[in-house]
Amino acid sequence: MLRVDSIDQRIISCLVTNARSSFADIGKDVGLSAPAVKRRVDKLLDTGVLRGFTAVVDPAQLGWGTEALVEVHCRGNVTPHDIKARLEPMPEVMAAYTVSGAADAVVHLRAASIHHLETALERLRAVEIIDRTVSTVVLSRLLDRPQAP
Amino acid sequence: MLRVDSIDQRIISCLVTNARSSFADIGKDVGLSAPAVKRRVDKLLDTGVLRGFTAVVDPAQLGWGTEALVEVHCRGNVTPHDIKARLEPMPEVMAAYTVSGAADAVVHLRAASIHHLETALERLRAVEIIDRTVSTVVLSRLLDRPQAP
DNA sequence: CTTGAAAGTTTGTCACG
DNA sequence: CGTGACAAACTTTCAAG
Repeated sequence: MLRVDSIDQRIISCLVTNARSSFADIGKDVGLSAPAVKRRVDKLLDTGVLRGFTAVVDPAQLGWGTEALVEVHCRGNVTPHDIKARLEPMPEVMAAYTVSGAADAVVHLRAASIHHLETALERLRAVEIIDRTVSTVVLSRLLDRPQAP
Repeated sequence: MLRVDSIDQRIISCLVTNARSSFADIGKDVGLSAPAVKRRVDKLLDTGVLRGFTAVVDPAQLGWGTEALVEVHCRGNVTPHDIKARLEPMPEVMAAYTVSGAADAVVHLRAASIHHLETALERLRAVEIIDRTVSTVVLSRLLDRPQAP
């Protein structure tokens, strides 16, 4: 396994807060020079601890304001890989998890409208391996943290 | 309301893919000069369409590999604002939504271990306004898209 | 109102100690 | 890991469409 020391964690913290901050600025925060910060960031990207950098957009303002959490129950024995393969082509699928309990998976859907959500659910239910779904529509988003400290 | 044209959408798409790409590179993709791209990005940040830029980290490699989706049932009538205020101080709460159906909210928890998850759940259940919780532990993460196109 | 070009400044990046 | 040097990018200003 690889080592991520406290300086790396502080660098990650800086980049999570603002992915476009300069290496020099990060260096000021963590007490390192800009090249040293860059070397660490490059290594974190290489090792996969950092997967990349992304922009945070307001989904509502782009017209993707409707969300749902959907329990998926499959028929027979299906592998997580099967489920993943079926969900991959659907752009409305934001995230999917295999879970404990009765359901085989939980799918996080995001759509442009209730109508769009409905069609996405129909497409989801049309997948052969899926037996039935239990949908929970998100009414409001109370909290949405970028990620852990 | 504000207008986000197709060029803005392509700029956003570029920044979602890589938040650290240069304005010049984005400009090559969308057919604009670097200053023009910067002006648009600044406006998108101002208007709130773009909320900011963040690093995507692999939670497992930082030792936050245990997740759960928790249905929260409250006692009596509580406002979404109340729930939010109680969840805000908990670092394990990644996201929280008010939802349709029997539950008052769904909370996305992330912890360093099953034990950590257990203590986080205990703290969650200790909140006065919360009556009971129904936990679903995430076994594996099938899909995790940064966001919508 | 938005764009592109040019200016000066800042930042990224590499070699070396 | 830090320093210094060079290249690349950012940011402002200004004139044109």
